[in-house]
Amino acid sequence: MKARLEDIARAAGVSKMTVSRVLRDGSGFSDQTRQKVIEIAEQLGYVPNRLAAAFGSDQAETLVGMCVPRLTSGLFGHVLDGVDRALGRLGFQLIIGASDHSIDAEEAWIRQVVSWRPAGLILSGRHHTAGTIELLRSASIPVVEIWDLTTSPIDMAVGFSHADCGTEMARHLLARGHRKAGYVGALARSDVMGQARFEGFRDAFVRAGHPLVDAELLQDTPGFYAGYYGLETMLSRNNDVDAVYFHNDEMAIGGLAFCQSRGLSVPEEIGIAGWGGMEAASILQKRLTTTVVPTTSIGKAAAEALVAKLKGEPVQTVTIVPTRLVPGETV
Amino acid sequence: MKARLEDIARAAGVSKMTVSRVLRDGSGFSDQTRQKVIEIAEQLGYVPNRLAAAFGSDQAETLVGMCVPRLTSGLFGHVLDGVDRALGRLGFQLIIGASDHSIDAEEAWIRQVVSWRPAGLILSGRHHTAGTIELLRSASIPVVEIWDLTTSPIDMAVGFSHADCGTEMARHLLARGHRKAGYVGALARSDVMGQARFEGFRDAFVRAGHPLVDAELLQDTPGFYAGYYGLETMLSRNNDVDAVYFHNDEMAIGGLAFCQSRGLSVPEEIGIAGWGGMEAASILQKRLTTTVVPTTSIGKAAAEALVAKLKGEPVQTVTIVPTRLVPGETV
DNA sequence: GTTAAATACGTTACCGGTAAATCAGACGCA
DNA sequence: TGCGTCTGATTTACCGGTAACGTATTTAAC
Repeated sequence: MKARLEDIARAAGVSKMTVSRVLRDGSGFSDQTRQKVIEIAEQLGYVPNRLAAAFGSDQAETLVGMCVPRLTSGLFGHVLDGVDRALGRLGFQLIIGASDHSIDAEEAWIRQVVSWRPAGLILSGRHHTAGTIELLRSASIPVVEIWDLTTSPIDMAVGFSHADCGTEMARHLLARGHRKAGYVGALARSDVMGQARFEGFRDAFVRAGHPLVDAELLQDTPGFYAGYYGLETMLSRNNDVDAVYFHNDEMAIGGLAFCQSRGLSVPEEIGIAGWGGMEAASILQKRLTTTVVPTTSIGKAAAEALVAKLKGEPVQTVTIVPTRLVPGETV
Repeated sequence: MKARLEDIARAAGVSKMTVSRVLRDGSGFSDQTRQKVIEIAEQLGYVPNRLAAAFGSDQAETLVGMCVPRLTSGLFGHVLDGVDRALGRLGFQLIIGASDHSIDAEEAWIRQVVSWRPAGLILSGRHHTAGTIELLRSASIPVVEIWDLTTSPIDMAVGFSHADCGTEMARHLLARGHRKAGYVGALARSDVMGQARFEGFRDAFVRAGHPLVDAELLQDTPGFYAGYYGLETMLSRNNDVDAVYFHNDEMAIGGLAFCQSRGLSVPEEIGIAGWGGMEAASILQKRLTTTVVPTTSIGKAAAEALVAKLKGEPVQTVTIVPTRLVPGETV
């Protein structure tokens, strides 16, 4: 990692500016010079120093930061994948961080990342601290907020409405004859997006004249166990429930496992609905009724919006990526 | 994002070097100066420029690169999480990339990332291109190879032996009376670590005098569907198999779903074994026999090894993180 | 054959921090 | 009083690129 432009320049008998030009775009030098420079660069094992380039010119910035609530969520893995594929192709590097559903942690992370002068940021959710918003506005960094839709984004947004997901599922349960619904969630109140689904669901039942019979908001991470025990807790308290909407598919599958272990027939005795559309949901003996979220598309769309903005192309400020309620055999 | 050290310096009536010192460590200035500088920095909304810092001094480098085979793998999500938690605490930023199980793609990614002069790299697997190895050796960047163990790492390694996982599971199946084993894998030959498990499994059966009856290596991604259809394909070809080892738990669960749909009793008619230890495996009506991999620990250990090396502390070159075969009710 | 424009370069200055060396004044002490 | 030491600062040089501009030389145009 010793070789610098100047070393190549000296060896090639040209100036370092010429080397710089050859190694980047391509104009202002002869073919002969080009070949010589490239040959020597290769020979010397030249590794460009983007730190210097980005620092010196403000142009060559190719870092993009992305903050997700949890790295362990299967859904976000797909979003990340979508972003990475779209950005990687264009030579961007992806810096990631996890907020643990805390907007304060998100702000702390953003402050760190902004000091690297990223070309853009992708954030999850539409709730941010005042400090975050002020920082991003004043720094005028392109920002895409994904996952939860907002009509007044900091800059751009790609997502869907979590509240609508809850409402839609409530209507589906109602249409299928369920009247005594419950909700089992996790991460308590810290996951505002899960909370939005819950509220959309709850309010729709209220409007239909059938307020929720019960709701169980656990502190745990929203996994299979939480779904299993969450349903157990609710049913031990309240035997009246005839359908349960879960925080996500993992939890719903945990709930299904509980029903199976207790010999509860689904959906006759109790209906089960999830959210997220994980692959496992569709391969169960009884396909899970759930809302499929186009994770990869969201990541891709977010990355593309960011890149378009960077190129100065016109960009749609808010992109709605529709979710799809997929009826299974559990409701 | 206008304020620079010099702006603060001017406003505080000191030199920018004094401001730099105040804002970092803390020595060589009076309490009075410190308070004034900090106050003005805050007031001006100063955002440090790490690009300049890292470029100018080589010391302030806080980027760490991490390359995983697939971002969509649940297991790697946990590894990433372990790394991120350990590094984030210490002020490091994590740059991620996905190799899609291709060492050439890995090399391309590394070349990009190295130009940002990262403090260290975390790579997955022990196979790398000659170019990668040469580049990393000559640049003398701290590197941790995770996931698959190697006794001669580029620099450091944290992991376990995939071949041993396969061997151990083979012994378990043999001990439980299975003699006609098959293997259903995915990603064909490109996932060398899955391949290693397969070979460890296969060879152990051969050594026991019971060569595998069949093996099905799909091209697909190793998910539920692939497991379902992989097993279907194998059984339609070969009805003789009495136990199947799968590429991972997702596929094994897919295989279980297939058995259920065909009324095959598990483990009486056919034994099913997975690998990875995903949470779902332990909540199935029949707990899946699988190998639990300490994903988060591996991430944490890798990050800690890297940081120790950066601090100049003595580091264990190879850290073995043991996996655990957890017998379920499917074998 | 003179001038204009294009080509192929070289020079200079600068990006915003940090390391290292230097310096002024206060203090302790012989 | 004079000298070394400590504290709290300043000064200078530099990291490795790139933008902007300057300068020969060649080619095209009239």
